[in-house]
Parts: sequence; structure tokens; C-alpha cells
Amino acid sequence: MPAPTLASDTRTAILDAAAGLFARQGLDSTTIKEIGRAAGVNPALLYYYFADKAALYEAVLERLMTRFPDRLAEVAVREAPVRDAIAAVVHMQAEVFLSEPLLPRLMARELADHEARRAAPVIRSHAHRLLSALTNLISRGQQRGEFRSEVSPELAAVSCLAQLNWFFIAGPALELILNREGVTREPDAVHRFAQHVVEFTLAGLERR
Amino acid sequence: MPAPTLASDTRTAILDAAAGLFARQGLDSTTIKEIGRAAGVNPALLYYYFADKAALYEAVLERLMTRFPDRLAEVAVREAPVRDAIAAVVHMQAEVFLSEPLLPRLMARELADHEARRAAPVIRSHAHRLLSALTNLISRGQQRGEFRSEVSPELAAVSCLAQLNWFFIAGPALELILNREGVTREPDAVHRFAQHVVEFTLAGLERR
DNA sequence: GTCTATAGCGGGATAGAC
DNA sequence: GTCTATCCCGCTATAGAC
Repeated sequence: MPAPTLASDTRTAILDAAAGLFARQGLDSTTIKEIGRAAGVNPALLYYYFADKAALYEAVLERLMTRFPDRLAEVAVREAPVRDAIAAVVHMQAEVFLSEPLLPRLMARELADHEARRAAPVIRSHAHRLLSALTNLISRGQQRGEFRSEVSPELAAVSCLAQLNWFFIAGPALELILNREGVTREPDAVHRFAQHVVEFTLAGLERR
Repeated sequence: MPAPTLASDTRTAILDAAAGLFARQGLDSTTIKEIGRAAGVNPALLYYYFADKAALYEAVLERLMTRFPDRLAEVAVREAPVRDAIAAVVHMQAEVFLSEPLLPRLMARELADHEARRAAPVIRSHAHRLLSALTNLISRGQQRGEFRSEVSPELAAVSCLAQLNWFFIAGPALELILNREGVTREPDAVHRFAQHVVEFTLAGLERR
């Protein structure tokens, strides 16, 4: 891994190209030559910057997940009123997926592959932090008497996260089905859905 | 496609083995020889029963989707009170995924691959019917004054379906994260989540 | 750091015996 | 219907010139 000189945006070019191809086609369906072509770089160069194809794949995942703001989980703890914290988490999630459109596809693939056994630890640990932050948040809401106590905080957290996750994974198909070009990519439409998720989730949680 | 003689459970064996491998690894990462091994059948036989690998893949999808009860969408129309209809749809969805555990993974992969461009038409049309049935259902609930009218019926339908879909797609990972072996496969645990989804969704929809 | 050439392997698919 | 043998191709990865 060479120093980040100017010349080594070759490395970046490879990473960028690979991210797109891996997200769209998966690891095995993507060839070295394809990556080289997409990056505008000699395919053999890949082996100068990375040990092999698998290492490149790991690097791609790592890089995307690192950009993935840790703030997501932090936000869940920081915001004062519980309902604001939940809203913040959902909108932050939308923000992340908007700025990193490849992430949901890559994650979906990782989840589906190999019983998630090889699902990058980085994904697993992130998901775990996020899920337990949300679970705690909901518990707190219950203790304060704001939320109904019959709901399982853990299941409710899954319900909350599932909505946006699925929205983005099924994105391309949803656009066809709903017959609305861009609903899962245009910031306005996405935030409208995120806002819906917030309201829907809070309505599902709050005392009547 | 030979007559369904006794001898042709060879064909079935191939389909079964292929379904598992495709769901877990995808089309390209699964080799002919692997399928043969898993099916306990000579790999070359694959070409006696199917034109090529792609044709086998289509056959696998077709077969799984056909087992997928059309009743799912019908149920949405048939049940009398709106809330019962929603409950019926969600539990039916759980039932289908339980009896066809490969389906969600296969669907997730189809969605992630190739911008869903080649997402089997059969998936698309099914999803469309289900989604619009649910949307109509929710609209009806609003007209009857049972549901809040600020909610977009279409978005709410997405929220409702997303929960179980995501639950099953992320299943293997969720089991690791929640540290609960089997939550996404054992009928009891699954129906408990389905029941949660029903209550959560109705709470999100109903007037306070 | 970048490029060419190529080794070497494993994949899909077919021919043809049984 | 099943099996063996094999062709051919394209892929990953490397060696080595520049």
C-alpha cells in the first residue's frame, strides 16, 4: 500500500471502478479486465496495488464502510428527546445511502452470500452497533412512558431499520413497480420516504 | 423437458441442488460440477435436461415463484375487515418464506444484480400485484375512517412489506447480530416476528 | 509504476460410447 | 438416460521489459 502520492489515484481509480462493478455484479462475475477497462488502467496494475482480486474486494468494502459515518450509531445516543434521536437515525441512514448508492447493493449481496458467514466483519459489527443503539433508544422511550410497553424494543428496532434498508435494496425494482423513475435515488423523494418512515415508526411505538 | 416419469426425478434433483447453490452463491459462482455433486448426479446430465446453465437458472426461479401462492395477493382482497386482511397478508408472507427458505435470498440477489433489469418478470409482476393489493387495502381503511389519512397508502404498503422481506434477507446476519440461533428459520420465532409486524403496522396506521 | 506476454488452471459445453 | 473424455475458451495471476 504505497504512500498517497498524486500518482496513486491509480489506486483510487481502481477502487472506484471495482466498487461499481462489484456492487452491480458481485465478486465472481466481475473480471480483472473489466475493472481495468472501467478504471482506464492496465489490468495488470491491479496486482501492483492489491494482492489479488479478493483483497481488492475487501478493500472496496472497507473503504465504503469507513465512509459510512460512525455518527449513525452515535447520533442515536446523542440526541436528547427519544423521538428526535430516532428521526435523526433514520434521516442519517437515508443520507448515507444517498451519498453512497452502491452500499445497499453491496450489503445485500454480502448478506445473501454464504449464509453471511463471510459477511465482512466490518458490516456485522456496524450493524450490531446500530441495532443495539436503536434498541436501547426504544427501551428508554418505554421507561419514560412515552412508548407502548408491549412492543419488543429489539423487534421494533428491526422494523425501523428494515424499512429504509429494503427500500434501497429493492430500489431499482420499486421504481419499476411504482412506475416512478428515481424515487430511490433523488434526494427529495428519498427524504420524503425517510420522513414517512419516521412518522410511521413513531406512530407504531407511541401510546395512543 | 421430458414427461414426468419416475426416472426424471433426476431433473428434480438437479433443480433442488441448483436452487440451494444459486440462492447461496449466485449464478456465476456456482459451477456445473458443483451442482452435479450436490445433486448426486453426473454433471453432464445437466445438458440433457436443460439447454445450458442460464436455462437451468431460469427454471429454478420459475419453479420457486410458481410455488409462491398467488393467494398472497388474493388474500388481500378477500378478507373482510381491513385489519384482518393486512394481518392475513403478513402471515401468509411469513408462511411462504418459511416453506421456501431460498426464495428471499434468490429474490434479493435478483434485485441486486444488473439494476434489476433482468429481474425475472415473474418477480416483478408478482411484487406489483401484492403491492397494489396492499395499497388499495390501506386506502379502503382510510376511506372508512379507520386509518389516519395523512399516511400515503403506497408508502405504508412499502413499509409493511419491507419488514418481513428484510427480516428474511438479512436472516443469517440477523441471527448472528441478535445472537439468537434460528430466529429467522424456526416457525415459532418467525410467526412471533410476523405478529409483531402486524401490530406495529396497524399501530402505525390507525387513528389514535 | 506501467505495460506485454503468457503460463496455468478451471470453467462451460459437446461428442459419442454404453 | 447416463457416463467418460475432452475441447476450447477466458479467467487469474505472474514474469519480466521498459
